[in-house]
Amino acid sequence: MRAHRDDRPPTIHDVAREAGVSLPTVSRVLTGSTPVSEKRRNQVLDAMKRIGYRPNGAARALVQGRQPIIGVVTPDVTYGSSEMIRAIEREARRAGYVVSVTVVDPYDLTRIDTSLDVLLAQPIAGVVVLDFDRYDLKELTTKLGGVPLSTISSTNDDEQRHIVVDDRLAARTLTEHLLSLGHKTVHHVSFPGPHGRIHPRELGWRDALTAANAPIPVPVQIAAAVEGERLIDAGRSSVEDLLRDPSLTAVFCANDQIAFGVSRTLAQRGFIVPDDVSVVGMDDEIIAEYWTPALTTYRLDFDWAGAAAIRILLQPAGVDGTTVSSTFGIKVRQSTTKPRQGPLPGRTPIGAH
Amino acid sequence: MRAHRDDRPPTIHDVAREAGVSLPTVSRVLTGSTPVSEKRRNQVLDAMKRIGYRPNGAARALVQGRQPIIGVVTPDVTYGSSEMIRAIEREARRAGYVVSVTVVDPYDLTRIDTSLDVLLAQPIAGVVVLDFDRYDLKELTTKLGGVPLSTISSTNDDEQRHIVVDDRLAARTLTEHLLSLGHKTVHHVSFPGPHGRIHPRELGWRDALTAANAPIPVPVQIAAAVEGERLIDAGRSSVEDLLRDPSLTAVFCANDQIAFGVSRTLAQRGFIVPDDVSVVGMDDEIIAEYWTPALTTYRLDFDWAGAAAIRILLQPAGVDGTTVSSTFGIKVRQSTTKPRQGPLPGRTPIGAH
DNA sequence: CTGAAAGCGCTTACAG
DNA sequence: CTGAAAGCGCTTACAG
Repeated sequence: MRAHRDDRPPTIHDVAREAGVSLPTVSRVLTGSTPVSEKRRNQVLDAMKRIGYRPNGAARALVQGRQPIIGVVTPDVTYGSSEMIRAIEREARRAGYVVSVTVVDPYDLTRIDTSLDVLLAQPIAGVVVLDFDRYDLKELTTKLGGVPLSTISSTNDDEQRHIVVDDRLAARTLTEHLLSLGHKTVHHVSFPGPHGRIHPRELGWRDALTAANAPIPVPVQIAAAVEGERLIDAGRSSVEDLLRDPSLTAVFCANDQIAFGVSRTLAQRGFIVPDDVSVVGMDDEIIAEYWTPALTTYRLDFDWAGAAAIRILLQPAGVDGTTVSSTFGIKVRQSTTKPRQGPLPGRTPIGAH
Repeated sequence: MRAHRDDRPPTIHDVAREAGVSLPTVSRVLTGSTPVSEKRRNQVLDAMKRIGYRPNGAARALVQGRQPIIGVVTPDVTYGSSEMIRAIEREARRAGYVVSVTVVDPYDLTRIDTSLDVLLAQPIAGVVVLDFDRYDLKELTTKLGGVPLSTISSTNDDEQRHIVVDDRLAARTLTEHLLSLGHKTVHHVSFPGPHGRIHPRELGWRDALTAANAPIPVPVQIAAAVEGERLIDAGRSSVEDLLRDPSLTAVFCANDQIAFGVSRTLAQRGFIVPDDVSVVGMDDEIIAEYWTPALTTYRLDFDWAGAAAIRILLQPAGVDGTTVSSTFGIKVRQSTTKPRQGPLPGRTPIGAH
C-alpha cells in the first residue's frame, strides 16, 4: 500500500517493475547467489542503470544479520596510532568490513559519551580500542555494552582479546643499548602512564638499569596534559632539568617527538649529540632517520598489532584471554655513541635563537 | 513464527517480553520520541541491562531511511589529507554520521574497484573524495553511481559541490616572497599534476615568475610514482639537478617533505641554508618549524576545507555548482633570506655521511 | 501514556 | 531458472 515516494531512492521493487521481472530475481543478480538467465540478468542490469538504483546497505545488513562497521576508538592519531589504524582498515576491508575511527579524548568524559553514542548507534560488528588503558576501563566497557571488543595497549592486564605492544621490552632494549656503549647510567624523559601509574616505557628503562646495577636518576616528567604535536616543545623544556646533572651522558626519551625536542635544544645550547650526550627516542617515526643527527630509536610493529586486533576481534569466541605481544627492533643511528670522558662541557650557546 | 534463535543478539522483542511491555514502548524509551511512564521506563531499562540488549543500527537506519555513514576516498594519508580527514570526522559526527576512510591508490585500478565495492555496500549517505582530480574522474563517478558526492582538490574544474584548496595562489605567494627578497629568479622542484597535466603548485610558481618578468628555470621533476614518505628521498636526489645551475639562489619545493630533503642535502654538501640557497616548502607540517633551519612554508586551511566538504555534502540540492576556495597564509621562518652575491660557493661536503 | 499493525528494502528458503 | 511469501529489527502513525 505504499505510494511511490519520490524522496526515497529507487529500490529493488522499482528495478523489478522496470525490468519486468520478479523481486527475488533482482536480488539474485545483485548477490550472485543463484544463477539467472542471461536475458533477464541484462534486463535487470539495464533497468538498474536506467533508474539509478543502488543497494540499500542497511536493509542488506539487517536481513543478513550482519553489522558491516568496525569501530576504532583512539585517544589520538599520532604516528603509532595512525599506523595501527591503517593496518586495521586494511585487514577489516579484506574481511568485508568498513572502519569508522572515533577520536575520544580520555580526559574529556562528557565528549566520550556523545562520541560513543554516535558510533554505537551504527551497525557495528565490534570495536577496537587503542591505547586501551588510558581510558577509564570500567566506564568504557560499560558504555560499550555487549559490543565485541578487542584492545591494544602497552600493558599486559590479562584482558580478553588484548594485544600488547611490548613497550616495556623496547624501552629496556634501548636502555641496554646505551649501557652497552659504556654509559654509567641513562637519564629518562618520561610521560605519565595511565591513571597515575608508571608508564611501561619507564618501567623498561628501570628494568635495564636495575639489571645492570646502574644508578637510577630521577626521570624528568612531562605533564599528563601534553599531547601529540606539543611533545616536541615538552622535550625542549625538559633539557633544563636534564642539564642539572653534570654527569649526564645519555638520555632515553619516552618517544621520538620528545627526543627531537631534546636533541634540538641540546644542539642549540652548544652540546654535540651524540659526542656530549647520546639521545634515543622510541617509535621510529618517518622523520627519525632524517633528523640531525639521525635518531637511534625502536621500531614497534604497529602494523602487526593493528592487523592482529582485527583478527582476534573477528574470531569466534573461544580465543578469549589470548594475549599476544609484538615488537620489531632497535634502529641504531647517529644519535648514540660511547660516553665522553669527564663532566659536561661549558654551555656556550652556539645556535640559540 | 520465529523460533528464539540463540545465535542472534536480543531484540526489542525480547526486551518487551522481559519487561512485560509492548514493543513500541521499548522503542519509545530508546528514541525518547514519546513520553513513557517512569515505571515502565525503568522496567524496560532494567530488562535491557539484564539481557544485554543493544540496538541494531541496521534496522534503525533502514526504517528511518537514513544512511549513517559518510565515506571518505583518499589517495593517501599524508599531512594534508589527515588534517582534512580529522575535520571531516568532527563535522560529520556533529551531524550524527560516522566516517569511513578508504585509501584508494589512483594508480591501482583493480583495487579501486574492490575497495569501493566494500564501501558502497554499506549504508552510506555520501562520499567525500580528496585530491579529486588525481583519479580517473569519469570512472570514479560512474563507479560511485548516484551517491551524493563532494570533492576537494587544488584545481577549479567547475565540479559540483567542489572545494578548491587554492594551491596555485599559495605557490604564487611563496614565490613572490622569494622574489621580494631580491632573488632574480626561483627554482622549483615539482611533482606531477593529475593526468600528466601541470600541477597547480607549479602553475602558481610560473604565475609569479611571469608577472615579475623573471626567467623561468626548468623545474626538477619528481616521478609520479613517488608517494608520501619517500618524497624526502626524492627531494634529496633532486639537489643534484638543482646544483647544475650555478645561479641557483632560491628553491620553491612542491611540499615540505621535498623541502626537508633538499635543505638537508644542501647542508650536507656544505651549503648554508638560507645564506647560500633559500628553500621554501608548502603545507606547514608540524615538523616544519622545528626543522633546521626552520622552514618557510605556507599553511593551507585543510581544516576548513574538510569541514566545508561535509557541509556542502549534507546541504540539500540547490547548492550545486558552488565552488569555494580557501588558503591560510605564508609562514616566514629561517630558511629564506636575501640572495648571496655571486655564484655558488665551492661544494666541499661538510656533514656528508 | 500505551498497544496492535504496517512498513522500511532486502534476502532466503519454499515451491514450482 | 523463477516467483510468491515470510521475515530481518526497528519506528511511526493510528487508535485508544
